[in-house]
Amino acid sequence: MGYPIPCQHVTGDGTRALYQRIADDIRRQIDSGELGEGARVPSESVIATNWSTTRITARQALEALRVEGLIVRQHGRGSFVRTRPALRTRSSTRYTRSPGETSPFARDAQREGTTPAWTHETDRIRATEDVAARLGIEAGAHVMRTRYRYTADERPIQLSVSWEPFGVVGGTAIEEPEEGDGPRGVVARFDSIGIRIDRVVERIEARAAAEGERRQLDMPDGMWVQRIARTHYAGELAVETADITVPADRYQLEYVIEVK
Amino acid sequence: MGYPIPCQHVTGDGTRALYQRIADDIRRQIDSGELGEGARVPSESVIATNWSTTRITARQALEALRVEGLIVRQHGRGSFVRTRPALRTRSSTRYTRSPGETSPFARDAQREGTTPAWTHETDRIRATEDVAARLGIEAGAHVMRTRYRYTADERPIQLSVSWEPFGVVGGTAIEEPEEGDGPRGVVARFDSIGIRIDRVVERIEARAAAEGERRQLDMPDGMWVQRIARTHYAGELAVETADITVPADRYQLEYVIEVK
DNA sequence: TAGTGGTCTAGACCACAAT
DNA sequence: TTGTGGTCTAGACCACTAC
Repeated sequence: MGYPIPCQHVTGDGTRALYQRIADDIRRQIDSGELGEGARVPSESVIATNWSTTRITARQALEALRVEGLIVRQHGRGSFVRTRPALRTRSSTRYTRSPGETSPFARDAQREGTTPAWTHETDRIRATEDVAARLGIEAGAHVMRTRYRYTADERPIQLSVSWEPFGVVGGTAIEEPEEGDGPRGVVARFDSIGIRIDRVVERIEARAAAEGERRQLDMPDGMWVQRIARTHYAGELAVETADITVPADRYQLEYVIEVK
Repeated sequence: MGYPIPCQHVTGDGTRALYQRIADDIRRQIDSGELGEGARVPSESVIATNWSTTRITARQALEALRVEGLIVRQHGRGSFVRTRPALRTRSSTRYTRSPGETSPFARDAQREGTTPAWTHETDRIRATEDVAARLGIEAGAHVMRTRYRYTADERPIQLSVSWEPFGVVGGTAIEEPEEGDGPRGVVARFDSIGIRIDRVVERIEARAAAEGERRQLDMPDGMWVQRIARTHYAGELAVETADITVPADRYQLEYVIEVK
């Protein structure tokens, strides 16, 4: 039980490792605003000279700041204070049947003044055990799967995969989820075939971004994602379930809960 | 725009760095279950020998696995596949006035078969700008601040700080938030002084754990936390706001949303 | 005492970006 | 061409853990 305290020894003053003290110094400059967003951080060689140490130790300090998400390092260019893109807010108030005109994603983008875009592709597959359990159907049953990739100002910002039971949507006007003008929102889509969604359940987990996610979402190494497992219900019937993946440090997730 | 693809060169086969290939190999063994939870991972020296390289390169591979959260490294003992404690579920259904007997935290623990415990301390301070904005009061106004630290089976699992306007709770039976038997839940507490909370708003962000949080929550380096900024409202009146901090990879946050 | 990880030195070659 | 970060070698001493 309990993770070890890092070794606190060494060389000079006996308390904190040299690379830690270097990192502390730069971290302080970032926190204080002395080094603002996008500012160049001293290079490994400069640090090594200034602190009378080697490049390896200087590098260790910069690596520590990188995994903390404070700086980004660019091969051949240098290290820079990370610019934190404005937080996107994703609110549970998106789940409403009233507006209906545009998609929740487009509304978020509009509110922030960014230009939304997305691509998607749909196919019919057999449900895995996990998906089947979430939809309350048998594993192996047919489901329509749609994969989306969303961008805001051409910057990738969200991935999602959605599954809908073929037994529910097959043969209806929404069998192919979104043609032309993009996702209107699941509630409105199902309304159009007479299925009234009245409940959405979202389960949020965070974990380190896998390599493919980092690539698709243009995230630096060491960053985390939020993964939202969402299910839409019409009464007790699950009509859609989705995995939504967003960069954890670019999103604020808001939930409004009524207390009864 | 866009983060750089890591350098893909070097030495032997020309595609992936040696330390990456070493990490890939061990990662595969972990994913496949060949190396189960808690299993010992080869030491730096063993890896160096097996892969005909130096300890530094072996170390780099293990460090990569560490920041991914796949292994923990213990000074003097070795490296081990990380045991992922069971996910705690924190559900929005906790916000109800019906049960009232025990605290939401205790109910979570009971459901999981763990033993809950907590410490807290209350003081009266002046509201910072952030807290004042959240409570809709003036900066500098008095608020009761309560800090909690929760454990499950003696393992720290949640930190929180709660602020309540002195103008609302001052002089009432709940001025000192929780005596004796711990937090009953905010809804029940305010019910007892005739204030009917009807809405809770939670905003979730994730970020790398700060050093103090790592220490208090017993988290390894490189892990992230979820930070929930929560506000309780009675009508338009904000009566409580709190910052709740949990280890991101040990919690699943569930929200049930009604669609109207 | 032996084995582990934590830190550090003093070099090397390479890939990439900017000039 | 220059300066940057990415990778690697071949050592060293130290602190911590387990025996």
